Amino acid sequence: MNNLIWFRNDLRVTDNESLLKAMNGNNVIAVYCFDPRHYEADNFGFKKTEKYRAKFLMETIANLRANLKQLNVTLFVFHDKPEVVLPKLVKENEINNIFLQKEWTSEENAVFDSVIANVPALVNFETAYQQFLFHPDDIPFDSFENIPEVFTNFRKKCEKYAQIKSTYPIPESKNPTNFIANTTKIPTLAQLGLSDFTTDSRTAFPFKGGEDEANNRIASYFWETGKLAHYKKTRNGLIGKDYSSKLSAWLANGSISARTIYWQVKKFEKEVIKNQDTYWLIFELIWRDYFKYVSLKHQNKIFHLGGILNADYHWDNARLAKENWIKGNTKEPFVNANMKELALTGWMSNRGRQNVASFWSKELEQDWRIGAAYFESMLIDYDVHSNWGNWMYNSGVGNDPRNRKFNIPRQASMYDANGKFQKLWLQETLF
DNA sequence: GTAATATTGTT
DNA sequence: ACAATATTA
Repeated sequence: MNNLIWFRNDLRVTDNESLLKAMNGNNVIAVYCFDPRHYEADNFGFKKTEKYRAKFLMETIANLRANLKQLNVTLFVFHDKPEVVLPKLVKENEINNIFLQKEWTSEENAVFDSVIANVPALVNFETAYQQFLFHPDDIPFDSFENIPEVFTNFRKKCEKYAQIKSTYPIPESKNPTNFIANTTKIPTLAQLGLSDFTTDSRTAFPFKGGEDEANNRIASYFWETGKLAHYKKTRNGLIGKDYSSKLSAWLANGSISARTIYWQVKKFEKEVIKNQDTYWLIFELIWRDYFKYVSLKHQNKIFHLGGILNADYHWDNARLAKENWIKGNTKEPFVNANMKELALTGWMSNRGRQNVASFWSKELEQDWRIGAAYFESMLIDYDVHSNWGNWMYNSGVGNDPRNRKFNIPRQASMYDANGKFQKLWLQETLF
């Protein structure tokens, strides 16, 4: 049996069920496609992927390729559609089985369906949920239909009844003869239609993509500096790389698994200290799972104007409001500083995200999907479920039972009392 | 009807 | 600690 592993958002060799299973084949190859559709404009005119995440992804694939080579597995890399690439690979390498992570959002489903339609019917596909902390088989709900609409109800039931699986090991290496020399290349930013850039020295996310870098971040944030032990107290910070874990970016493309992080926290709690702060990182991983289950339950509604509530609010779509919000030219300096940070780095703190989202949808009353689409374009750590779920939540069409509106000046005085953050991004450029 | 008081959910 | 709802008086 010859196996192929098709990488999408599971770009790692550790705790990767699909890879581990594929490695049982006689011959094993791997493929990643930079899908041109991911770099085109969306319905709102934003490029679906901007330069910051694209670069992070390129670094991720380079690292994945190196780590797979250690296992004597070739990673073919293409700048083309999977439904074009995979049928050729299947034919040339006489592939019997294709292993991949299970996705469920409409665009991912459409691509998967095209691939199925374009390979011989005898080819077998095996998918696996590998992006969860609480595996769908282990949650205490009979069906996705019964996922609670209130986060706390979801969290408490999962914490009480759901076991968290152990991680899958790195597979054993194949024989060196399994490795096939190939000349496929990771595309450049220019080839993806994006401009090159130098990293802004003020960035809160000065990290590179890839599984090794994710592990380095854990080594640093958990073990070397012990900052995990202060996470709950510092996580609403705004400046610098260490106010929060920053693991979201590697989690989003699957360079590291939620379970790997969970078991590292457990180890830290055993060997160093267990406190509210260490728990809070797990708490945040549960939020991440929650939005995946919300999207499994509600499917395409997470992209609709009325959200999962079918709410009927008045929404504007003002070109000038959009331009001013994006450029950081609104009446709220705290919003402006955060929006400039996003435009210049591809990163914004969690505190900032909640504020600029609330301002956009609740204060300006603009179509919340425009805000969500802009975040999708810009964020290094974009994850479809967290992004659209959080935007629904902050826009009053999602899972917030209170439909809160942020008092922005108050938030600014609480979280940026001395104005350091606002100054960092708003002061006139010195020359 | 209003106003005080309790409950809810929280990144 | 808070703000939006729900309940009680």
